[in-house]
Amino acid sequence: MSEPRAGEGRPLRADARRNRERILAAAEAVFDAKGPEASTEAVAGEAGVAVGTVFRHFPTKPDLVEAVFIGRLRRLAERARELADSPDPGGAFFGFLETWAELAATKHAFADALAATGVDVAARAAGGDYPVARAELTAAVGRLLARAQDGGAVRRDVGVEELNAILIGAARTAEQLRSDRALRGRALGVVFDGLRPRP
Amino acid sequence: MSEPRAGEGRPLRADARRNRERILAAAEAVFDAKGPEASTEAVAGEAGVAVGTVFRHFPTKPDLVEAVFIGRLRRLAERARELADSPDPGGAFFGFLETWAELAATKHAFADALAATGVDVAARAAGGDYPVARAELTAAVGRLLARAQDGGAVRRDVGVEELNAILIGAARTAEQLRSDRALRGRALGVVFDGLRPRP
Amino acid sequence: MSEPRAGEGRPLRADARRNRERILAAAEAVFDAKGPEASTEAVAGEAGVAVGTVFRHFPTKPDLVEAVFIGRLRRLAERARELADSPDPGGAFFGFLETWAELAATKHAFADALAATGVDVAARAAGGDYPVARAELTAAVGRLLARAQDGGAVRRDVGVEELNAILIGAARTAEQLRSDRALRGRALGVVFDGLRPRP
Amino acid sequence: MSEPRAGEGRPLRADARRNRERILAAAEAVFDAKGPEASTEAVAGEAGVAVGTVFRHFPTKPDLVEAVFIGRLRRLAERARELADSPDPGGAFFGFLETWAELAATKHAFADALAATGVDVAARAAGGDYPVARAELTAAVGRLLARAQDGGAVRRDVGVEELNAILIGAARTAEQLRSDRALRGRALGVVFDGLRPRP
DNA sequence: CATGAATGAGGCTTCATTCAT
DNA sequence: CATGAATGAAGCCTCATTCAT
Repeated sequence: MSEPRAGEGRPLRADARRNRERILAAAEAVFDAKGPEASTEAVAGEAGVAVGTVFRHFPTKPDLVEAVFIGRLRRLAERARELADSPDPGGAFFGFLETWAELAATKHAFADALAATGVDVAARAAGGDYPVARAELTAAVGRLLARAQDGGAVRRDVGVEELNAILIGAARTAEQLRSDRALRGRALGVVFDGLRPRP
Repeated sequence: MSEPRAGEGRPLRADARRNRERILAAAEAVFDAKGPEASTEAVAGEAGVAVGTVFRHFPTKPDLVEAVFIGRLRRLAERARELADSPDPGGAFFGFLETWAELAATKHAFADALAATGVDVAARAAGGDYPVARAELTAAVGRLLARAQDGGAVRRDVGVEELNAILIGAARTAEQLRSDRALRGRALGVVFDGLRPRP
Repeated sequence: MSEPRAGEGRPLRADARRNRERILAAAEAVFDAKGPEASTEAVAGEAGVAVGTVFRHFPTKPDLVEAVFIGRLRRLAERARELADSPDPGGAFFGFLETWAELAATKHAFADALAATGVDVAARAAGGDYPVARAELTAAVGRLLARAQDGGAVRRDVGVEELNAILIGAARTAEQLRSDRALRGRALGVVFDGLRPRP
Repeated sequence: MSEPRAGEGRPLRADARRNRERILAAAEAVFDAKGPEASTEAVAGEAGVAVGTVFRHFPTKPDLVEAVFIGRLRRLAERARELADSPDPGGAFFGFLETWAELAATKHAFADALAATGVDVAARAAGGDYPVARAELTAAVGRLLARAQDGGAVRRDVGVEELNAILIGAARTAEQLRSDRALRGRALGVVFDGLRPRP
C-alpha cells in the first residue's frame, strides 16, 4: 500500500503530504547508500521526522521499501512514455535501456528490489499499487519494444517478459561495474547487442 | 576461510569433518531458500547441530556465507577446467555459460554473493581462501574464453572482466525466470548471442 | 555519558527521566550486589523496564557502568564542597575520608570502578562526562587537602594523586571489613593516621 | 578442591603432575594479563594442553582460580616464614609488606581474588584447601606482626584482621599506581606509616 | 497528526562444561 | 589420561512496531 487509507479518498493534509514526500526521498537516499536493511530510524533521521511519523505513512517496513520501489518504476515508465513517439524507434529503445542501466548502476538496492518482485508480489497479494506500477512499466516498455522491432532495430523473438528479465540482469551487470564507466559501457553494449536482429 | 585455521595442516577429525559438510550443505539450502541473511540458528537447525557448532566451524556469520560461496566458485571452476580441452571451444564456452546460469537459476544467494565480491574482498583483506578461489575461476574461464575467441566463436572485444559482470547479470536474469524454463532459455540465449562475433 | 546526547540541551520527557533514574538506581543496586558484570537484563528487571529501555538510555554496558560510577563521584564531590569552608579543616578532611570509606564499604563495585579508571578513561577518550566528574572531585578534594595541610592536620608530602590511590585502597579495606563496623573503624583509623604529620 | 581426588591418596602420574603445574603456571600468567575472566581455552592454549585436560585437573573454573590464588597465598606465607626469625623484627615486618605490595602491584587479579575471599569462602563451604592456606598465611603474618610489635616497631592496637584488610587495600593502592614507581612508594609509605607507633 | 520512549523478539557470539574418540 | 568437538545457556545489542504524551 503506497497510499495510506487508499481508496477512502481522504486527501492528505498539506503538511502530511509534505512529510510523505520527504520520507520517500529520505528512504531512497538511505536505501541507496546502505541498502534496504537500513533502519527505519535512519530514514526518519534523514527525513527530519520521528519514527512514528514514518510508520504512520508506511505502516510496515516492506510498505516503505515497496513505495520507494514503485516510485522508481513510475519514473521509468514515465521515461518510456516520453520516448514512445520518437521518430527513431530503435534509438528510443536503446536509449531507454541506457537510462535503465544508468539508474541501476548508481542505485544500490535497485536490482535487489526489482528481483525481489517475484517473491514479494506473490506474498503481498494483488492488493497494493505494485502490480499497477509494474503493469504500466511493462506496457510502456512493450510499446517501445514493439516499435523498435517494427523498425527492424530489435530481433522479433524477444518478448517483454524476456526483455524484463534481461534488463534486471543488465542492471546487476551495470552495478557490478559501477566504478569503471568504460568497462560498464562495453559490457552493457554486449548484452544489448544480443537484442539486435541476427543477420 | 573454507578450512578453519587453513594452512596449519591439522586434518579435522572424522566426525568434525562430517559436521562441517552438513553445516555447509545446510547453509547452502537455507541461504538458497531465505537469502544469506537467514539466521545462523536456522542453519544450525537444518544441519541438526547446535549453534555453537556452527560457530566453531565458521567463527563469524560472514565466514559461513563466504564458505558457501567459495564452494560454489570451486564447483564452477572445476566445471570450467573439465571443459578446457574440449575439441569444440565454442561449444565448451557456451556450455559453461549454461552451467553457470543453471546453477544460478536455482541458487538464490548466488548472484548476491557474487556481486558482494567487490565490497567484501576489499573488506576482508586478502587473507582468506576467497581470492584464490576467485582467481582460479577467473583463470579457468579466461582459458575457455580465449580458446573460444581463437576458434571464432566469441567476439574478440570481450575480456574476462566484462564476461564476469555479464555472467553475474545473466545469473540474475536466469533467477528471475526460474519458473519458466523455456522463457529462461530464450532470455539467456539473447544475452549470450551478444557475445558472438558480429558479422 | 551521564546524559544521553548531553550538550544538545533537549531535556528528557518526564517519563523518560523517571525511567532513567529508576534504571540508574536499579543498576546501582544490582552492581552493588553482584558486581558490575551483572547482566543488563538483571538491571532492567530490577528497574521494571525492558532491556531495550536500558539500552536506549545507556547504549552500551560500559556506558551504564560509567553513569553509575559518575553519579557516585558527583555525590562525593558534592560532599567535599560542603565541607570546603568548615572552620575545622582537619576535621573536615578526615570527615570526608569517613564519608568516602563509608560509601565504599557498602558499594561493591565502587573500588573496582575507581580502579578501572586508569584504563577506561584512556579507552573512552575524553569525550564523556567522566573526566569532568573526576576532575571536579579531584579539585574539591585537593582544596580539602590543602586546607588541612595548612592547618597542620595532614603531612605535607602527600599530594592528591597519592591521596586518591590511598583512598581507593581504603575503600577496598573498608569493603573487606564490611560486616564488622568496629574493626573497620580501627583499620581505617590506622590508614588515615598515616596521613597525619609525623612528629 | 585444588587437588583432584584429594584424600584418596592416589598420587598423580608424573606426566599428570607435570601438566598440572603447567596449567597452574599458564593460568597465573593469563589471569595476570587478562584478569580471571579469561577463558579456560586461553589458559589451555598457554599451557599447551587441551581444554579437557584443564577440566580434568580443575573440574570447575572457580576451582582453577582458587588454585592459582592459593598458590599465591602459599608463596606469601613461605616468605613470611622465612622472615620469622630475622634479628630485625621491624625490618622483617615492613619488608614483608613491601613484598606483598610489590606482588600485588604487578599481579592484576590478585587484589580482586583476595577480596573475593569473603564471598567465596562462605559459598564454597569449608571443604577446600583455601581456609588452610589462608590460616597458614594469617599465622605466619601474625608471628611477624607480634614480633614487630614486641620490638616497638608497630603499634599495638593492630591485629592480624585489620592488618589483613589494610594489606588488601594497600594492594589495590599499589595496583592503582602501577605505572609510577615513585608515587607508589610514597603512597604505600604513608599507609605503612600508619602502622608505626604513635608517639 | 507528530513525537520519541518503551517493548521484546531475535540475531550474533562467547564460554563453561561434557563426552566420544 | 589427553584431545578437541559439541552443546546450549546467557550476554550484548538492534530494530520493527506500539502507544502515551
